Amino acid sequence: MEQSTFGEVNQLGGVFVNGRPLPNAIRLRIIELAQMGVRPCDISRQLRVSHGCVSKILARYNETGSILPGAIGGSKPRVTTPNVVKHIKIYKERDPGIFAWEIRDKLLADGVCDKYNVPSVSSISRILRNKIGSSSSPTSQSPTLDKTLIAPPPGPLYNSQFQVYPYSCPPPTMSSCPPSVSMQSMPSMPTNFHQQLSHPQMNMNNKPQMSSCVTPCMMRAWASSHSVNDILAFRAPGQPMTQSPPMTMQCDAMNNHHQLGQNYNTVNYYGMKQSVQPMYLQS
DNA sequence: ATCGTCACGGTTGAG
DNA sequence: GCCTCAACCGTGACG
Repeated sequence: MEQSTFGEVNQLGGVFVNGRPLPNAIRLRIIELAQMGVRPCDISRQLRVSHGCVSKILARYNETGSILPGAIGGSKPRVTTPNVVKHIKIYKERDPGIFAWEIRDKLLADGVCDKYNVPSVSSISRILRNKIGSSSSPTSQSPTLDKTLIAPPPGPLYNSQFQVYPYSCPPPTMSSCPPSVSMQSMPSMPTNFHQQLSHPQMNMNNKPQMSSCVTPCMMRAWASSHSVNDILAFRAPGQPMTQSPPMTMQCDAMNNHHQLGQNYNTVNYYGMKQSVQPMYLQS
């Protein structure tokens, strides 16, 4: 408990909290140093972060442009919302012999779902079996009619689970994003992000909608708007700044706001007193 | 000496 | 309020 609160010390003498991401300040510093041409092994020693971690963070940055850790915890957003179930039910009633993959196509065609949140064929089959099939009398279920349960796999469509939650995928169009999603609002990002991330679940009783600018992809591979350059300049244009705050202050702000409902929002990431500075500040 | 990878023990949060 | 589960984390070791 105490150990976890105050962190552990790794082989290099750096402090870390097992299971928790490094502070954004250190993550940012890793990227900075790498961009300055410092070798990963030197970054590892300088920041007292394991080289595996440095390697991982750099690799992620190269791949996604994001320095932020992925979304920890939680469940995948539900795709089988009441609205989707309702539509499946309608399709099934209209055509009792409809295949699950046909239902899937119709959900897409009718705009009930998009390619990111359309249920898989197996999910549709399960819905038909559990939620719709159970509502009718057991004897009324004719195996010959219920071809949804015996439909052959329609090829690539069966990959839908991976289409829904790819680790990396083409970035969503940001054109329709409200400015609140931009880095200019980084200090308040968690609120916005959690609203964005929970959007599908929060609208379960309404038409399921995935934000046009925050897709499931972004839940895994964070938006590229968290790039170093953006973070370095996340101050709103025109916002008066008497003196540019030190990088670490900006990052502390990000740390303190990074994830909602966590215990280190008033003290720093490790629950250390604010006087305790990250390693790299000492040298 | 360096770096990519992975098992491990841990945390987190939606359902 | 507790539990489960699947996501994530950084470390440390290996090759």
